Amino acid sequence: MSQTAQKHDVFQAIADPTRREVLKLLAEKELPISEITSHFPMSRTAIAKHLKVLADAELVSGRKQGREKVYRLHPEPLMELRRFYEQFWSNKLSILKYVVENDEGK
Amino acid sequence: MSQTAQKHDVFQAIADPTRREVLKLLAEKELPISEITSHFPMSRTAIAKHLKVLADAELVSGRKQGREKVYRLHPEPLMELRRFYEQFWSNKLSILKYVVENDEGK
DNA sequence: AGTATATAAAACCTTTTGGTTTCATGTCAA
DNA sequence: TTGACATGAAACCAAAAGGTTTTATATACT
Repeated sequence: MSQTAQKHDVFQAIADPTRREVLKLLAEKELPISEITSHFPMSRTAIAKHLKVLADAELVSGRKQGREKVYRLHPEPLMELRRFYEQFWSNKLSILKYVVENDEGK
Repeated sequence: MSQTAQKHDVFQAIADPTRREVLKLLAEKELPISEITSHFPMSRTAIAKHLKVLADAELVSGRKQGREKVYRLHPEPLMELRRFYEQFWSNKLSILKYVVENDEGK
């Protein structure tokens, strides 16, 4: 059996809007579960499950620190998103154009 | 109610591996449902449902042509994927670098 | 007209998803 | 050591997802 037997992949992990929001939160800085929960209208248990899915996809990892569990982001697997859409928007020039557009006025 | 009341968004649409494969198929050329189905180990009905989800996300559209319904790809909504991961891998230079790397030797 | 083809629509089924509540456990602080 | 706090784990639940089969309808062919 594969060593990287993931129950959830990146595509599935980001399918849920709550999980996408969690990722954005963790992009700022690492956070304990309860603090993450405070940003959402649902229970801590629900958020913990979402974090499990994200961890399955290796998008986050948690370390226990005292009585709380602190989660941090690992954006690397998101690369797969780029590889995916570049199969469709492979036009390299359009990417350059986008970069330039979004850098002017910055 | 919103004019763009989508039941499914892009993130949800690409969460399923079958649907991702369907998109790849349609990237080559437009195809009727039965032909798409021939690439998968499931019923035509199942594929038709997947196509419905993709159409909800405005990633494909189908036009009836004679007795068959021909589907074509619309990659535009995939842009949202890029906007998403760039929140995390926002490093514009890495994109430029990638473009350059993939243009040399072409 | 009659048959074969391509799809549509509906009913049904099982598993997964996304949430809840409840109870147990470990840790910090007084 | 006694609470209060943070999490973990389990049982439970409704709705959505991803399939199937069956029945109907439209189009094409001969």
